[in-house]
Amino acid sequence: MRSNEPHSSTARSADHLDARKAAILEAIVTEYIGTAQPVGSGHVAQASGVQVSPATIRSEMVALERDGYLIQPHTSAGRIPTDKGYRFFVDHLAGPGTLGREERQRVSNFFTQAQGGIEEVLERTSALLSDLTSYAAVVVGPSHEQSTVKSIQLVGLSPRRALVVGVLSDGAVENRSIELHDEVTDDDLAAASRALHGALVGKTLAEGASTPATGERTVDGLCKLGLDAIMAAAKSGDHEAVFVGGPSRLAGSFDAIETVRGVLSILEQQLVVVSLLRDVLEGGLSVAIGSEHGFEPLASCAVVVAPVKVDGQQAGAVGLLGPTRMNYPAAMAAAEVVGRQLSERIGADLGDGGPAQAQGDDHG
Amino acid sequence: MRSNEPHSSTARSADHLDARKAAILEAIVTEYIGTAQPVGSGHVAQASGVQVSPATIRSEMVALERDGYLIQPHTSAGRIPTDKGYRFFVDHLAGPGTLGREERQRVSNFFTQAQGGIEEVLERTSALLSDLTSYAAVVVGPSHEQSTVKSIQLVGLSPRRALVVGVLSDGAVENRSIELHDEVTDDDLAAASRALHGALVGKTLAEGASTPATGERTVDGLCKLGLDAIMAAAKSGDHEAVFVGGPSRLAGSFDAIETVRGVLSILEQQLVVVSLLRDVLEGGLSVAIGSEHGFEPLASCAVVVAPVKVDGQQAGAVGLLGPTRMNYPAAMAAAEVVGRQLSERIGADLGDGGPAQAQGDDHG
DNA sequence: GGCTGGCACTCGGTAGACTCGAGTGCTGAA
DNA sequence: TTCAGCACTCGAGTCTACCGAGTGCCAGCC
Repeated sequence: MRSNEPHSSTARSADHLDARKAAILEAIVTEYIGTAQPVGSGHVAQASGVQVSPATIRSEMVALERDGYLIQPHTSAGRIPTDKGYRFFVDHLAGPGTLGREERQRVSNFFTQAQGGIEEVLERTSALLSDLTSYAAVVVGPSHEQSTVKSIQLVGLSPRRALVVGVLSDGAVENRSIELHDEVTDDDLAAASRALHGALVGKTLAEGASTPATGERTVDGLCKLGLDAIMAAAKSGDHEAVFVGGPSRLAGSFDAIETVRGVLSILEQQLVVVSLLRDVLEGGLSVAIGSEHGFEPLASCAVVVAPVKVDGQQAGAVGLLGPTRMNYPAAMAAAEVVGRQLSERIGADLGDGGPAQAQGDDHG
Repeated sequence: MRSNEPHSSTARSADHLDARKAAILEAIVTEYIGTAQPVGSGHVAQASGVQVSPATIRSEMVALERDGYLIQPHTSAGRIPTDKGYRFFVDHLAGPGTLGREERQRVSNFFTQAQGGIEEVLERTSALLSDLTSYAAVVVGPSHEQSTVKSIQLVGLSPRRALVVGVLSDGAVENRSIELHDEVTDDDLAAASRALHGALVGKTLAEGASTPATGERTVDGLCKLGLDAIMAAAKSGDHEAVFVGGPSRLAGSFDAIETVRGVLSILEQQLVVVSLLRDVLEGGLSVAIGSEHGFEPLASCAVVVAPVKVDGQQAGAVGLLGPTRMNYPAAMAAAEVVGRQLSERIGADLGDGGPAQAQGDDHG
């Protein structure tokens, strides 16, 4: 993110601006985020701390435009930040950003009170994050690839139907119904459950297992069906739970209805969302602005992603999706806090004690 | 296919039109659904089977407007159907509506191939229905109120954490993690599982049960925790799984971005959606147009709902949400077919044989 | 050299005048 | 009862003028 080596003496270096230019850029970004209107030199003169005349600011703005931080929608309009302008703002100008007391309280309350299975918590978290920021939120749960099987069980629903229920070490519950060729007794199911349980517990779903052999034909058949079903469930692609919170916020974020439609339809494709977040995330709180994520349909969006970590391992992510003129400090603060607290929460669910415990509790 | 009884049999000659007026209304509704433009007498003369001049049609249109079936957005514009106009169209004019061969095939394929837990199937069904119709779709799963417990189990995730997993007779799996006061052994968990299992199997979650007493303190404590958790899960309101498919279609259905936003935010409130569908549904395929459902924020929407029935019992619903100028025949056909096939599918999952089996297989 | 006030200029947005055309309601005749 | 004819209405589009926010440039000042 940070530029290396300033280029000769020309004020051309890609990633350094003198204090005044920086202040002007900051003023423009801040005002534009607020008003969505091109910002003129007059406003900057008033708003920024810089004590110079609009004329001077104008000449600086020309330089900023030449260097790609600003653009002018048309002659005789004010300036708008470019993606590069936002990027500089995020990297060098935006303060850490803190949640207000009230918001922090809300997050804390949420996580102390939230109960239910992991999916439920993730879903509600996405709503919370969206509420906090007024942007659409995305929460991705842990991938089950690393998780081991804690329990597996066959439950008869009817004489010819059974449900395979697997519990994973990350607290997720996979289930899938299977059709039986013959009627089976509860005893058969119980026997098959025990056999599968023995064969799978402690292993990851990916590594799988060979069908246990009990010697009893019915039971072995059941085992095979159950194993196949649960393996299929694991492979079916959506082992990563994705929850989108507050999609309606998108309608407030963009004024072109076509944009809203496009972004919404992206959000419907969960796989795309997951890979987008994964790409953006770089270990810590990350931001992708405009076309930085290289994903054309979202060129007018910015994405803020914070990791969810359990035991030092990546275990999902929380993200925010807004217009490039989103309120980065607020969004980053919210994502960071919610991501951290969600990490703790999931960690606690798994009883690891959670690695985040040491890090203090609020404010990014 | 026919909607049951005109929704509001308001007084007046409210519900009868002579053949020519009906034909004119039909032509107007059909054209308006297609073009979203007010329809003038000239178009009607061309489109409808009626062989009269535009002038005559105009005088009929005046009558239709007086009776509340049409309105004129302004003098010297064509006519637009009112909610009442759509209602008459749906009740008396729209043919049954059939899915194209290709669509029917798609639905069949979908249901023969769909696998996975019930939630997964419901979710994908919502996407299917939305794809078929280009409207936003809503699928509501069975309420668990009637379902009995098939199995309940405690699975240890860590020394101080366990997961209560309950399987219901409708194939749903509820789970909730609980925090344990003391460390417990696997044996304790197994004992508690057996006790809970014995106490709850065959009962509905609503009627619940008293904590089983085993005499062992640790185990009894576990049972109480587990029971509380699963009861809480059952009560937590969202026992009805709601899946919204294709929300991005809404952006195509309305041109006012504010409308899109409003409708989306309604869809986010699952409870509201469930009660809306329940209200609209009257046993069979039902349609609510505009303000008929009495739900202000959706005044510009129409809702088509088809029941999902298992064993003659209501077990959810599938719905479509579009603008009042939606393509009712297509939407009704799609909802009806998908609802029926979903019924069969869920019925099969439960092994009841399914009541819908007898009804034939496609085309509403 | 850098800053600033002054100034001419640009251009989007708004408002009014005008035209065009789709569509209307009315009327008198078939 | 139907319908051709006709005058009328009014939204949408085009054109023009104007306003004002904002610009780029420049000469003068610190």
